[in-house]
Amino acid sequence: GGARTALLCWAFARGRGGKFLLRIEDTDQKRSSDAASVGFLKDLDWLGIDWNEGPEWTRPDGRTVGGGPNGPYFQSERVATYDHHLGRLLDSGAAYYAFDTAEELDAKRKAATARGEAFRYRIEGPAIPRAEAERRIAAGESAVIRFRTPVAPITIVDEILGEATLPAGEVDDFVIRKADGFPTYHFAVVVDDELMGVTHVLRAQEHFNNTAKHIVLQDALGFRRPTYGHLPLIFNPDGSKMSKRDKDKTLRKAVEDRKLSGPPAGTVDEATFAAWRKDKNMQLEFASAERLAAALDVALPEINVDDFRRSGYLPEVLCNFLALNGWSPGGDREKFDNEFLARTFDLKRVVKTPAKFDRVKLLAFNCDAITGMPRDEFVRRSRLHGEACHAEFLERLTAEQFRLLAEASHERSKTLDDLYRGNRWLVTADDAVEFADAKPARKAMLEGTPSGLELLRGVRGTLGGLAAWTRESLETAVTAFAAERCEGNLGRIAQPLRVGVTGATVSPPIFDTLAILGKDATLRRIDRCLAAWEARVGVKAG
RNA sequence: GGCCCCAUCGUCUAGCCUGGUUCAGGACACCUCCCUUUCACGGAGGUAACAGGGGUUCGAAUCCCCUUGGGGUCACCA
Repeated sequence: GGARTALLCWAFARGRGGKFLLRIEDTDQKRSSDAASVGFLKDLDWLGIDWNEGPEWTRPDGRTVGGGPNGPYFQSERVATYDHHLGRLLDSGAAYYAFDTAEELDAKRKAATARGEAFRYRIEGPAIPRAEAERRIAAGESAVIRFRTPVAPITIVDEILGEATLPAGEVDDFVIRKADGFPTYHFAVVVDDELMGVTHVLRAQEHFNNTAKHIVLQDALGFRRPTYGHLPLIFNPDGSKMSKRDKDKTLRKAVEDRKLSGPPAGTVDEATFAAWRKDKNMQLEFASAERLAAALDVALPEINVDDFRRSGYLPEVLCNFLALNGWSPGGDREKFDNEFLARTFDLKRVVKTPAKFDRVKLLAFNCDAITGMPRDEFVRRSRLHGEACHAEFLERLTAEQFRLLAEASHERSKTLDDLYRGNRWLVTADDAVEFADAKPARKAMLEGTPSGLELLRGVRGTLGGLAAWTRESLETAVTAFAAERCEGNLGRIAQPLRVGVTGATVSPPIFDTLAILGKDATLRRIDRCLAAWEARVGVKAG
């Protein structure tokens, strides 16, 4: 969702010669971290989204983006500015100090709920005089600053949704500075938008009601009002909100399905596990979640941009698909790049309804893009992906082996990750290949006359005598063997060979598979396979 | 629950503003068949939607109202 918002903001600005401004809204000390900010910049960079103004960032290619005359672009570094404008509001009486404790507010909320009403904080009569309030704070009391919201209707003009008017009294005296001295989001945003010269704001629809707060603040501060556009939300296919919690949800379900009472060994410690099971809102750390998922053998849903990157999606495809959730260029066109999006995007064509994020369609788009790219580009990009995500896999292959593997995998890859996920057999030691007694393997080895097992024994001899070991020489030799032994039916011999070298029945085309593996490994594996299957079915050697 | 918003195939959407050219188009998924050395890919067909009810109009998916349904929001989070 955040990525789509950024993409559309970028496209909107670029399409009309504007500037895309990136601001880090880190006024919540509990939830903000440098790592998170850097991760966000990295994600945008990977997606191909750059910003004209904002945090400085040096891309992997050495180019630096960001900076600008209106910094700092981290709100946590702008507190003095906010305090200045807070002072203006305090001076004019448009804002006031409030000393309510969390318990008091909670009690009032409960009481309102009991009456079937929504709780709205609203001061009655004069506020505690500023001087007195500041004395109490100096003496150690905790206080927030609230905005004295005028009791009047508020009209929001939105370029996507149209116009909406909230009745008078709907917006309460909301907090604009927290007890820790940081402004709330609402206040910081309003000040920054003015100071940074923001003319257009595109954000998710969940902010729609917040815009009313921003409008009353702008009026009180004498600020200009940007043009707003509220983007439809993105949901999971089941209609639930897409959130980072979905990973924990998946894990919780797996833990329950397996009726686990404690954490699997080497994942998380007992105490963390127990606390996590008890508190449904608690999120496991990234590494812990990964370990637990591996131990439970479940796939974590892709949620963050980085998840999609690691799953082997192409950034240009992700952008394309993200834009399609909530916008379309009209007509039947679906495939486009970011440049097209920038040229064509406009608010009038943004839909008003929330979209369910369909990973299956995303995968189909990714597959189309991969199939459509030149072979060399696929080899290059899948290698890059491997360097980032599968270093240990690449280490076990020569450059030539990788090239053969990538070329053979191109047309059957839906993601850049498929070749790594689907070819573990290649990086398994020859004597560690397992010849499982699975149904498809059984069929390949035992059915027919002669049986797959017999054919494999026969072709092993042919292969053993081969001088050249290339796809072409293998094809010539095996085809001749098939013509002689099984009426030219290549399938009868291809499958036993697959089982022989990979242990199972799925791999790239068989001659590619053998060529990539190499002669020695192929023969060693076939011998082990023969031994394993003959022992299994009681065939006497020879 | 209050307030606000929304409503076309299972999903993303085109069409709606500027009613007739649409017994509603595309894509993904699904089904059938073909291709095929596995897995994929590919090819040819097919099923499938204007939430319901009232208006307005010669005529409504398109305009209006109601109902129903969905969503957002009601924090010292953003």
